[in-house]
Amino acid sequence: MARSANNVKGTAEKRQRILDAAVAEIARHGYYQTTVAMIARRAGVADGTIYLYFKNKDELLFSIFDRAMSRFIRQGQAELPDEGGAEQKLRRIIQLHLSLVGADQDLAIITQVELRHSLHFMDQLSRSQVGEYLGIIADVVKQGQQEGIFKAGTDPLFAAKAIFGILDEMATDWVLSRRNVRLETKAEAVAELLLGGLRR
Amino acid sequence: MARSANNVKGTAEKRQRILDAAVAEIARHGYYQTTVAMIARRAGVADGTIYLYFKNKDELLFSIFDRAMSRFIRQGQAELPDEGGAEQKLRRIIQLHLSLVGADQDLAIITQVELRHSLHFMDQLSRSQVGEYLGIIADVVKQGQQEGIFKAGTDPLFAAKAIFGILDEMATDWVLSRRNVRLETKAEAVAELLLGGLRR
DNA sequence: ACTTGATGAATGGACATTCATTTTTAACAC
DNA sequence: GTGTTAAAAATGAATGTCCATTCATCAAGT
Repeated sequence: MARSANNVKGTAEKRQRILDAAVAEIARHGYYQTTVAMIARRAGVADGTIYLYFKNKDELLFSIFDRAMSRFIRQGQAELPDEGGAEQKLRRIIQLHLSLVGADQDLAIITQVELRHSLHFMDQLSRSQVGEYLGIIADVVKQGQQEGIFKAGTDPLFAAKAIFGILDEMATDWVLSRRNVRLETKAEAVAELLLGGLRR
Repeated sequence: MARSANNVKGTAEKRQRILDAAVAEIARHGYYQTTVAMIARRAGVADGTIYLYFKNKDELLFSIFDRAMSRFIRQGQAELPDEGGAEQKLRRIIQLHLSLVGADQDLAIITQVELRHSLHFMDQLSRSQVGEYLGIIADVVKQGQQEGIFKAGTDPLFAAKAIFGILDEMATDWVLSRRNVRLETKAEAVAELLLGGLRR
């Protein structure tokens, strides 16, 4: 039995290696032009090995998203203060979103472009963790309204989607125009625009 | 020779039929799950006929976008007043964008989801006509700043991207949640939020 | 020796594209 | 208007490629 020592390290680590390889290849060639063999090659494993860790190619893509989203949320929760005013929180969310997405070009290409493949994929995504994320933003908007600093008329979920839309567009724009600027450069401007629109 | 009469009508019309069929099939099954044979079947032509009108499957997808974008811009120009204040124009753009995208579910699925396939694809798109569209919006923002009703500090192109981002997110959200509401329902709320953020 | 993990060549199916053949069209002659 | 003909359009079966997935076999660990 190859268990403790090797499974704890080797097995989990190999899974990560495969995911990393997949991110790199898919970012470069796109999902459908990336073959399982390419991913295996970059990960330094045999083609068949992929299937010991993932049911099929599609599940591999989902797993990429899962891992990314988990990290995103974990980091977000670590750095998002429970305390503080709605305005401050919103600024922090904007900052965090842009810097997390901006931290990894390859991953950003996948989340902003490759993952938006089919309705089927998108559906899956929006149902899963994106919805939760929107909920967090909506809560901040609600808080701002209770504090009396945001207009009461705005539907918080609508506002959350708008905020997400702007952030998403900035991210996509950044990915497409492979400029050298860092994505979080835009945070200040985004915050100003959004806060202006939300404030009473 | 089969020329005038038939080419003018038959040929162009058949091309449209093929495009229509492609929109319907791709909206339902996604680009990669849609076979050329499926499109041909729906269009009522033979598989090979597709290749008399389009170089290959990719070009078919591009042509869908081209046709859609041409219509979008044509209608936009027809309905966008040259006269009027920036605020009024911006409201009109928002209204128009949402109602044009909202007019055709199938087409919306393609523009909001299927077309965002690969980096290569996205690149092509953003370079071509989307850039021009952003320019139009940016000009309106600039006008508003000259009129003195919008904050002078905002970068017009940045604002245009933000506006586009919100509209795009609303459209995608609408596509994914196949609700019965009409997309342009959101126009008023979008305008309020954006104008609030832009005004001085 | 036995279990688990890994390998990679072989398989099978799917599908874009081609092209030899057929059908349609319309210009012309009578 | 009818027959003739050659070009243009359309057809769809056949081709060839590509690639995800499988599985018989091997290696390592205990």
